[in-house]
Amino acid sequence: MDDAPNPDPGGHFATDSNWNLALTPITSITSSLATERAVYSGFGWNLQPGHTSSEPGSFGDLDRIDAENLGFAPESISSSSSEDPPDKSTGSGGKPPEIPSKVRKKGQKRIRQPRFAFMTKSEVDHLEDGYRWRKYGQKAVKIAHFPGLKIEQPDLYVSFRSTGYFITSTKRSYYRCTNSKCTVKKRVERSSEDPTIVITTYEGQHCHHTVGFPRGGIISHEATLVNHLTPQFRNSIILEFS
DNA sequence: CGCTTTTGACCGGCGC
DNA sequence: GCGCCGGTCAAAAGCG
Repeated sequence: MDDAPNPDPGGHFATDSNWNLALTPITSITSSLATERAVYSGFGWNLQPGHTSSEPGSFGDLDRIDAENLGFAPESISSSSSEDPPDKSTGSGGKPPEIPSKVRKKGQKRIRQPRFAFMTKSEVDHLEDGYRWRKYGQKAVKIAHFPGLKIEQPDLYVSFRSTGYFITSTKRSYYRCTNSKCTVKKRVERSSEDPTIVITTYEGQHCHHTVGFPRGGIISHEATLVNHLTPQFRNSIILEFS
């Protein structure tokens, strides 16, 4: 089908991003203060309120970082999904309008939280990070592949020959922190190019300590961070948003 | 029994 | 205006 975006031979992926992306192996994280900051703030450790979320536009673009640099199809992300008003009784969630308890705060602009992502080589999708998560959704997402990628499946190769790109799909899972006061979310999906790689994207900051690590809470330097991460995460690459 | 996961449907933004 | 798609909801099912 043609639900794929128009392929851009000019290297759309390479040039479209305004973002300074650093792919930093976590083991050498010491070389990047910015990455350090991003990671800390993402986890709610040693928080740096540098991002005030007052620029929804920029956060909207954050989403595109992992997408573009990981070879995903470009996503159009809404930076400020204004769930607006109100008067519609056809409540959100697509459920019967009879649920007053579910009064979602409409009319309030949803503000994108700072995000960062891990690329981790792992067999398990959901990596232990010391917090408890609850899955609230899952999506099958389509991914467009463009020239320069290895094509190992014959049928995909045929598709590639005729269109210049081909589509595969992957599964994306959505989790939120089980702490009722914590609004942190994370998104987990497999890399389309390398299924052994798990991409975990965090959004927001934890307002509480970890439950899995004995010494949760504020940490002061990157060595500690690495020690806090589970073995799986120590092989991670961090996508930094600056 | 309570918590978590699965799953289909819906909402709203965005591109065409 | 329409269709696509990301993100979310919530009922039902699963599990300890």
